[in-house]
Amino acid sequence: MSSNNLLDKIIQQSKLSKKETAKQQRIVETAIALFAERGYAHTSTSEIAKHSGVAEGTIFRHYGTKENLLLSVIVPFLKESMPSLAEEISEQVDPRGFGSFGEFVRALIRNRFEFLMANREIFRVVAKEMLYRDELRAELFPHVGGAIFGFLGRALAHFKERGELADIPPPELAKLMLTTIAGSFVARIVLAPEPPGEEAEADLERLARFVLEGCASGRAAL
Amino acid sequence: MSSNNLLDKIIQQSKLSKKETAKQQRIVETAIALFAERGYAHTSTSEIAKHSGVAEGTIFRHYGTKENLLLSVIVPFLKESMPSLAEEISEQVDPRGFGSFGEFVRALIRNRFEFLMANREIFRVVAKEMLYRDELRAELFPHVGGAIFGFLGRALAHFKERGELADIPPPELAKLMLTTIAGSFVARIVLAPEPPGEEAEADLERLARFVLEGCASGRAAL
Amino acid sequence: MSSNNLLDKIIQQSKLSKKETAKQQRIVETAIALFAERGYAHTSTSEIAKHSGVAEGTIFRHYGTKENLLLSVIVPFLKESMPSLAEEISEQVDPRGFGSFGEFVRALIRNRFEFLMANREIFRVVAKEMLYRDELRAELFPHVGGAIFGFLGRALAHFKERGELADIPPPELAKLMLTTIAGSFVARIVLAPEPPGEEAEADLERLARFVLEGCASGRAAL
Amino acid sequence: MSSNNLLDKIIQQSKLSKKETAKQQRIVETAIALFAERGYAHTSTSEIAKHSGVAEGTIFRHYGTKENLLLSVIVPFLKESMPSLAEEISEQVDPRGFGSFGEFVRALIRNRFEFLMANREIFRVVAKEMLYRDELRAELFPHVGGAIFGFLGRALAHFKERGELADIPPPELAKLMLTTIAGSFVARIVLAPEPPGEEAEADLERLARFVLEGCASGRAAL
DNA sequence: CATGAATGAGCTTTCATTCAT
DNA sequence: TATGAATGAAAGCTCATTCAT
Repeated sequence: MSSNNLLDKIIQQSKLSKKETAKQQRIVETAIALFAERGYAHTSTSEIAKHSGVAEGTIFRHYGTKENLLLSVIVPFLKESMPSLAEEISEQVDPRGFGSFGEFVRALIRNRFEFLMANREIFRVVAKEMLYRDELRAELFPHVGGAIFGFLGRALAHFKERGELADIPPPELAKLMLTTIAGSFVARIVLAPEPPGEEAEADLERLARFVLEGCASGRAAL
Repeated sequence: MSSNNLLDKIIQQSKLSKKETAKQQRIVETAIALFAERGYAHTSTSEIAKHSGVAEGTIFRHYGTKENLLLSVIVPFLKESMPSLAEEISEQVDPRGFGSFGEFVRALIRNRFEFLMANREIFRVVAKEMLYRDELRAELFPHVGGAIFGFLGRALAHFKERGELADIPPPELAKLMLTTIAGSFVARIVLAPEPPGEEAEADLERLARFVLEGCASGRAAL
Repeated sequence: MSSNNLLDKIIQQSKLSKKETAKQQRIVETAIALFAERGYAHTSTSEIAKHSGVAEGTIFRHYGTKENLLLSVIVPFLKESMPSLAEEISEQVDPRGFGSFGEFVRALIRNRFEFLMANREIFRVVAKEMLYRDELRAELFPHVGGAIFGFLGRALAHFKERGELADIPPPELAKLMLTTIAGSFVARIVLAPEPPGEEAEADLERLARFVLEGCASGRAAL
Repeated sequence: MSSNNLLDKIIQQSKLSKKETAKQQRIVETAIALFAERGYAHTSTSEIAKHSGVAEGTIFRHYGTKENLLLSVIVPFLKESMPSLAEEISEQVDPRGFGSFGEFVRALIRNRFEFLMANREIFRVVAKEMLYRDELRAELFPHVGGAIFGFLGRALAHFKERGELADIPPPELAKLMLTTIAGSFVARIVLAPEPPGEEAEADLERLARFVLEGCASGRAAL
């Protein structure tokens, strides 16, 4: 049904390797750390082997290819990052309808920020490789982006009916929201990796306010 | 005063190579095209040599290192992208004070978009490598970011005095503006490289409106 | 008496592994098929393991080395291919003296062709490896070749007494016969592996006639 | 016109590398010697590099692939071994029509034997790899074999008209001749590589006689 | 100045073999 | 006895860089 080669590989991949050896875990953890630090291209498999106290052959016994190891890092992250979103948000806000648009945006931002901070090393890897490797982007973007877009689109439609949003086509609004929020997260987590500071709270609130105003109805275009 | 190794190298670099021969131009142009297409790491110097009709040795005679060739691509772009900004914007808007905040933001967005579209291949290279190579980011960010930040900070202070802005510390507001605008540009030019479509106009206007609303005073935080 | 390392190993090998378990049989059968198809060097032990439904360790438990597994394929073939020859031929022809030389040659050719066709996969393996691996050839050739040569020499001496053969030293004649017959078989079974066609009969008859004429007395050297 | 991938590659290959460096010559010579001695699969590129006093990278700069190096060894040999045949034979025998069949066969055998002895190392490589590597055989066989077959077929037709040959279809006769002659050469040069002995003369004469009788008319099939 | 042959360190990957379970 | 995860040496190959011409 899907002609997506890479995604198929990824899914099979994550199905097959259900039982993770202790060594496999160490390999993946090390790979995440090194990929995040130096990037995929500048990390050699021999370094990964050395740092995880494993023979180089072991890596290839389990992952076959260096590329495949990268996917084994990225895929679970993406799998977890997408479908859980809608449910979690719904639970955290009003299950019957997200409450107000403000509540929704704040919950969305906070939820994703926490998720990305909890997985910030993988996020760094994904962000860098997504930008760098055209095939990865070309094949994963539609799926990941599509899911997020779909979720956000439905939510915006809901709030627009209530008259809380500016008169902008919801897809365009979704795009603006996403680039703003994602831009903020990338700037904070990938570009300027700082220890999880305390100002995060205030920053997130400012970001939320900025997004809300940008989406809000009730003011003519200036 | 500055212990910045890379920047010194860059500056020397651009001083030394004042007289660009025809061959050097071809080398740099080819490098830009190939780096943009496949990324720095996946482009070999022999490919650059072949595509520009030059012997491989010639590249190293002029640039010494592959890394240095990358800098010779990036540096003029950055040099041109920064200082010109303030002047151009000032000229395009009201030289005495940018006119209204709306005018300013619209001019800023349009001016930078045109600049980046005109140099979109280099922009792709810079964006990718900026994210990928930590040293590059660590060393260039303060300078480039600082300049932009300074300019934007002064402008925001100006408009805040006039009461056109929300009650947010200007640096924070600058950050939000920049991530939003940059996020949009990266999404459009780097992530989803399309032929310069006609909808650009409308998109830019929506982006401007979104930013303006986000910055605007006159509404309580929701 | 014999300083032949390899042959000793082979003999021990075939003595020790008298009792072949079902798994061992599957291993050897798979090895034959894969060696014949891709050659020894291009067949990995893990492939053999996978195709025979056995763990890789099991192969090494039984055969110790990949090389040894090859011998376990080759040796029984050679053991069966040699001593049986004289008896079978004798039985199939006139037990008292092979009948006429023509009968003898035809029986010889037919008997060996059937034997090789029945074991054609192993024959492919042996032919390829015999040519490819110098030690194998150097050590096995004298023994195998010697046996065949001895048998054929005796037969030729017998027919020469009867005056049926040209005036050529029997060893030289044996060599010519063997290279011609073996050349034909290798061409047909190894070089151009076709499904056992019906023209085999006619081909064999032509081969026999060619050999017979070449050996025949009664005509001056042209 | 020809869908033969490998042969195309080969031909381009030998055209491109017209100018052979001194180092290239040493590489090819070493490769021939080592391939002949141990076989292609058991010879590593690092060994070739070491033995020819060259860096390993140099091999790949010139030949790209180990496989390609093999072709660079085989191709000139095949190119020289085929087309020259007809002319040389014609010259060595009676230019108006090969003289008698006996003259023709003796000239053919002697000419090819000398050619193969002069190139005996390459012949060993070709023989081994031809047997071992199915793709090589599948792609080269039709072309090489076809040329030889064509030449021999025409010659046989010529002599058959004169009534010098047995009543066997010329293609079948050609096959028998070729397997017999080739079998002899392989046995002598590849299987039992001896220093060029003096008995060669007598052996060749016996081989010629054997072939002649096998082809001769004038005797009923026995 | 320009060339391009040569270099060699380093890369990813393969695979026969070992050994704790 | 059978397993299969782990090993590590060695393979083929890439590529930035050097240097004699």
